[in-house]
Amino acid sequence: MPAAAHRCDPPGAARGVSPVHHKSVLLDALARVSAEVAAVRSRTAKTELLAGLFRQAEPAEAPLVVSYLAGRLPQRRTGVGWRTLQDPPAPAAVPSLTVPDVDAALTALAAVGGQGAQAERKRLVDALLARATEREQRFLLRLIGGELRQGALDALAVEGVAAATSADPDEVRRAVMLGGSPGAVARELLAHGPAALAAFRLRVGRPVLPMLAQTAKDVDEALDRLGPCAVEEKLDGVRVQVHRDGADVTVHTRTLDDITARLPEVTAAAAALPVSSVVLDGEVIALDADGRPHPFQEVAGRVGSRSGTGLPLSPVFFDVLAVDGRELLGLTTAERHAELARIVPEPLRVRRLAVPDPADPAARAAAREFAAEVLRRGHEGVVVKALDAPYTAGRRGASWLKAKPVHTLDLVVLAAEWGHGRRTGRLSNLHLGARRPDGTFAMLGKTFKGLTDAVLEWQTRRLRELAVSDDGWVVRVRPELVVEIAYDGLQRSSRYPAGVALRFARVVRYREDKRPEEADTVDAALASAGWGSPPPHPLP
DNA sequence: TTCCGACAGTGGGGTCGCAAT
DNA sequence: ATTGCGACCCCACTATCGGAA
Repeated sequence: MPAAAHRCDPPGAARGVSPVHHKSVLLDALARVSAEVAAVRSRTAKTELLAGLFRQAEPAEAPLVVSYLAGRLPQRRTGVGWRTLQDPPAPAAVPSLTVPDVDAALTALAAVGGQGAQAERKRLVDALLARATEREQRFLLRLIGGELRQGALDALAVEGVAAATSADPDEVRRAVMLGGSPGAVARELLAHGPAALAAFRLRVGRPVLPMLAQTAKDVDEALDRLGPCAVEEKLDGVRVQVHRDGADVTVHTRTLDDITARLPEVTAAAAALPVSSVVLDGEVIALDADGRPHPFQEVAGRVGSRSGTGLPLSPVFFDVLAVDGRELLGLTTAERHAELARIVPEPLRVRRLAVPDPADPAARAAAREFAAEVLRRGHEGVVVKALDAPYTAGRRGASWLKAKPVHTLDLVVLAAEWGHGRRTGRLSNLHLGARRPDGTFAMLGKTFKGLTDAVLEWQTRRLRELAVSDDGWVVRVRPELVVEIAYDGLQRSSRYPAGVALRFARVVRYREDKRPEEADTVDAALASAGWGSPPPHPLP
């Protein structure tokens, strides 16, 4: 057994004293460590603080400790959010709660349903909070509310586990990506030392964190960054990972939620493939009779519905991670695609153009034309993938680059909201309006993205000069500032007056050279995003 | 010494299920 | 029936740390 394993033994074990009662980790210890982690800026220091607590945990409790310090609850839904957490009870004077106590309370909370559920949840969560000291309450409120804000989440928790057990951080990270939860890896590491990592490999039926793409400005930039590559269509739907082992099929989302029961079309498609076992990566979308994609909103609505019926969905696959007992993660993109093409019929695969020599002008032109055709067919854009790259589960690697068209509009700031966290005291979230013919403005959405600290500072000062009201949350201003906004498209909206809202709006720059009368109109916004008048999809 | 990969934070719109009103 | 909350689908961008170059 490696020397590191001794660190996991309870005090006294090394002297031959048998630990009759091991003591559970106290919530107080977690709350203290969390506050210390939040108080230091260095990631090495945060990691060391986390590791210090993991060393004290019993293997059986490690999953809870790691989960809490990564800001996640093992019970994914508790039914308790920020609203229910308002007006907490008076704190306890003395710490008494253990980590298993908290877990038991949250499990009870998650089980509440039916008539009177909201009052019962409030009663249960207040009962838990009443047993917590002030420091523990601060921790629990942020943990349950989903906003730990200690500058460390999953990644640093995993680093901490590695440090606590003297394991190679890269191998621990790999085990977490392939083996599921950080908690399970932490438990095995604490119990058996680094040798336990070898057992965490891809297993059909257990989802792995999907590989993600970075962003490129356009196809040309992607080709320049990648070299030999393939250009694939990017479909605007819901990411799915499909596992089939014999007759058993499961379907998981990007965050590894099990949605098998909602997607019978996908399980049927997987069951029909000529394999005994397989793990596929893909997207579900919905196509109309002409083969054009339905808007994302409709796909998300169908996927979110528990019934498993409604708008028919089509799975489209772009990668294969395992087939018939062989793990393929280490193979190159080109090799994995060859396997995919062998086992998945063409209509169930994304369209793709291989570009082995992006330096060749003809090949570049073909790649650009492929991307243009994808857009003409109504899809979102392209993902460009390096041909020689392995599948790096859970990473947003530089070997996959997505490129989507970006629209811009010059809009008028109608109001701004006070920021939170590091933006406290700054006006952050902008309300954006497009001009109407009568000189009034129609709000098309909000954004807080794209702002540097300097711009944040400037806009706070400038908007306060223009303020006409401030209710402590929203500051309304005279509509005089023009700001250039980038966005990915428009979506139907029942919230905003024009019946549409901006998707993924972000600030490009302020246009102090423009007066509000020169801002873009609602009609210009509809036209620029390809929404004729009337809009292509009926409004609610 | 500078550069760059990885992370965390800061929130956006929409939709569903469920419970309360 | 309508409304509000919680959860989760899609997501962009900046600041920062610390190892790579």
